[in-house]
Amino acid sequence: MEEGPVPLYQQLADLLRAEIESGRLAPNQKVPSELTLQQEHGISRVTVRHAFEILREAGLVVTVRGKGTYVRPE
Amino acid sequence: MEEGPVPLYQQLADLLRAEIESGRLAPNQKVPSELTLQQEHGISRVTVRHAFEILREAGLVVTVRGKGTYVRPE
DNA sequence: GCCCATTTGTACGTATGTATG
DNA sequence: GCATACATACGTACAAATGGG
Repeated sequence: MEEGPVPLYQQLADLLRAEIESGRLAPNQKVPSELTLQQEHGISRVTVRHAFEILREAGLVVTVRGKGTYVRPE
Repeated sequence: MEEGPVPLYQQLADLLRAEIESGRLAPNQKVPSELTLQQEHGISRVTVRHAFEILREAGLVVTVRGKGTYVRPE
């Protein structure tokens, strides 16, 4: 079996999930913005949004238009 | 090699630079607002801001929040 | 001090185009 | 052909600063 490289958006999603599950990002706390993550990681906004999409589908975060993305309340 | 179409934000940046270098937009003079340029050119605000960003990086204009964008003083 | 319009700043939603492997 | 990734470009909404009345 071949693993293959982990996509950037998956790496970021994994990283953020770890932050949430460890509690470094608490419930209702604001996740860094797409722009911030884009700049900090040197990746495109689309890639950041893809990571957010994964986290939303996993029920880990909630995104509010014009406001930001937040760790889902318990 | 293929050139490809010139992006809208680049076209607007080029146009404004020409205005500045020709003196039709004098130093310290206010550049039309983002909303004005958006409406006059039928483009989105994001595109106007992208053009301004290029001009700022080129040192041609200075932007002040709540005020506007001005041709840089000599 | 307080509203209000204007303007820039930030942020998210969506779509399409381009390039690479 | 498909997945990945970045670029371009449209839109919306809200925050923050400015200045006039």
